Formats: sequence, structure tokens, C-alpha cells
Amino acid sequence: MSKILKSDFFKSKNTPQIARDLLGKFLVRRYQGKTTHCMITEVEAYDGFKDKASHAHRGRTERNKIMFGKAGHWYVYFTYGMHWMLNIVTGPENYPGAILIRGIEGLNGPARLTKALHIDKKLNGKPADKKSALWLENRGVKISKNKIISAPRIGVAYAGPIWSKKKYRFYI
DNA sequence: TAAGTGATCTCT
DNA sequence: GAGATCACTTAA
Repeated sequence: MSKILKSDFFKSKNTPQIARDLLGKFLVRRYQGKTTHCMITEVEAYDGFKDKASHAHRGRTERNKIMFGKAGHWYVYFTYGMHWMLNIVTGPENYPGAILIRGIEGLNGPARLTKALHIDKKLNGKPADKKSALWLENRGVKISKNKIISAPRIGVAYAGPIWSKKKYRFYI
């Protein structure tokens, strides 16, 4: 039984809670006639204006404006000169929230994931549905709470001791 | 452990 | 316009 996650899912709760709920859900990619599905095993939350680790903490820019947009859209951006990152936008409009999808089953690391699934900026700003060829499904997999580990986020030491230590990273 | 890589942001 | 920065990976 599989059910596509709609935008309601991404604004029903606050961002860290949604992030935790995404574990065990499936990322589905349709590319060149083939469909790939992978279970999400690692995510990070980026929530609100005050989160110094978030791109949005200095306000809206040309790049991060997607984060201020509607929940359930993809925010894809390029960094380190070679890596794509895949995020799903959360929260109400004009509130900057997003969840970075860091890992799927059998493949760890956010940039490896996007490379494996041929994700690039063409998907930036697209809604997460079948039309965009990249979406999320609930396939009824339940992850018991004691398997979920929360930890500080990766690569955000610059955000200072308070925000870099927030346990906004979740993995199985 | 360090270097590669280039878009984006911030300051002149 | 120039310089710094960066939600990472790979190869040693």
C-alpha cells in the first residue's frame, strides 16, 4: 500500500517533527522511463528565521526564496562547486522551513543521493508529485521510536554553539 | 586530512 | 567587481 505524501503533510507539524516522520518514507524518482524508490534513513531540519544554520536566517534571497514558498516543494541547490542538495520545503508560506534529505537506504551522503537519482536544478521549485518525476510515498513502513537517533547537524559549526548543537538531525 | 570546485553572498 | 564562504566527497 503506497500513498503519495501531499503538501498537507509538510505543514501539519513543526519542521523537526516532520523531519522525524520522514524516516521510513520512500523517495521515488522517475527518470528515463525507470522508477527508483528508496527508503529515507537520514534527514536534517532547517527551521525558521532564527536558525543560524539555515540559508534563510539572513532573510530572503534569490537562492533561498523557495524555502519561503509553499510546503511540499523541492528546494535544490548547488554547493562546494560540485554537489547538489535536495530539500523539501515545510511550513506555511513566507515562513522559511525545509528538510534536507541526507541519506537513503544503501546510500549515505546528501550529494551522493542527488547524483544517484539525477537530481539537479531543473527540480528546484517543483512540487513533490508525479508530474515532477520526484515525489515521496508512505508505504506503511513503521520505524519504532527507539530506532530513531537524533543528533546535532553536520557541517554547521559556523552557526555558533547554540544552533550547531540543536538536535535537528534524525537517522535510523 | 586536505584539496577540489563554482555559485552565491557580502562587502567595497 | 572582488573576495570569502559553503547544509560535501573523494582519494590518500
